[in-house]
Amino acid sequence: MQAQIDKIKQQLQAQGYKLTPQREATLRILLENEEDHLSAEDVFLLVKEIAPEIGLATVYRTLELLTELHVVEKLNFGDGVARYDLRGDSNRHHHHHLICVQCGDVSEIKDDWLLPLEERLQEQYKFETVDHRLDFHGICKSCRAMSEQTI
Amino acid sequence: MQAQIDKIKQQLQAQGYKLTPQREATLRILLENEEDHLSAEDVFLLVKEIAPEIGLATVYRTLELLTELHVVEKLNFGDGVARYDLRGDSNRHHHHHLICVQCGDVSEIKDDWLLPLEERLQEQYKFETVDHRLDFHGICKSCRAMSEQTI
DNA sequence: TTAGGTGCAAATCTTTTGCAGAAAG
DNA sequence: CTTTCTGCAAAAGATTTGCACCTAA
Repeated sequence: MQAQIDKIKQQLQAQGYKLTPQREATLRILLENEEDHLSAEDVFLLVKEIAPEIGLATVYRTLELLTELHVVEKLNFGDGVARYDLRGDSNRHHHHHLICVQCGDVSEIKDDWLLPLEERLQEQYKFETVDHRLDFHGICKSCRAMSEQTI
Repeated sequence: MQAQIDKIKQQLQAQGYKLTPQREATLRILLENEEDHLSAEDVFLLVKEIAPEIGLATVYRTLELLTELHVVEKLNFGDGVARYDLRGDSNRHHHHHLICVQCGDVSEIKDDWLLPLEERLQEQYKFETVDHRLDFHGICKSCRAMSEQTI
């Protein structure tokens, strides 16, 4: 994990930003919870455990900065809060989301299925894709299993 | 357009809701601006022109109701406001969005490319998709043309 | 040393809600 | 009539900002 932090530190410094203890603590929390989709408030509460003096505004500012640097991705699943996802190392493309409408779980799939579609977009619409986002809403495996039991 | 309003009126009444003048005015605005992705505020300002006494809260309540009825779809492009899109007649599946990162334009494509992917999801992940959402971010045709001129 | 960062509180912005009066079916 | 709606104003949340004081490099 230290390697990843050092790398981000370099990215920060390359743009004239500093790696403060608050920013480092926030990064640690994000790295430790890579699989979750934390809101700013979530991050704040977790960071508070390791750096109690931090303020919510600082968390917002840090997350905004990390979004600019493409270290995290800001997502919105429509529930009124922004969520933040660590972006994988060098992948220009995101994972996609499977959002369960029953239990609310958000899981990820990493396949990159959309390249052929992007090529088609380029040809048919002259649209030059730099990024995409794909979410599926439905019933996840375990909710499906549960509802089959009750039949 | 009247046909569409009548149809929605029936949907409303089937659930015990009333078609008030405010709701009808809101529907007209949505139908007249089918191609745009209006925020609640946008809708409010437009409805005010034809029904000046309407309140913003009523617009929010109407949009919420129409979302429940699947007449509109509530979308979030990450700019802090929800936007509302009229849903096509009977299509379970949405159009997808091409969002230009340069001019901010949002246009739509109607192809339904994702059915094969949904089948794969069902097989590989046992995830039963009921809906999906796909947005591409990139440079649109006209911004592309413009930047080529300056070279 | 100094540009950038922080915490706090206040401000802003979107959306929701309580309520008393209005109106559709 | 009765149940649902409406407008208003207040409330609720999420996020941003101003400011005086810090601190990483």
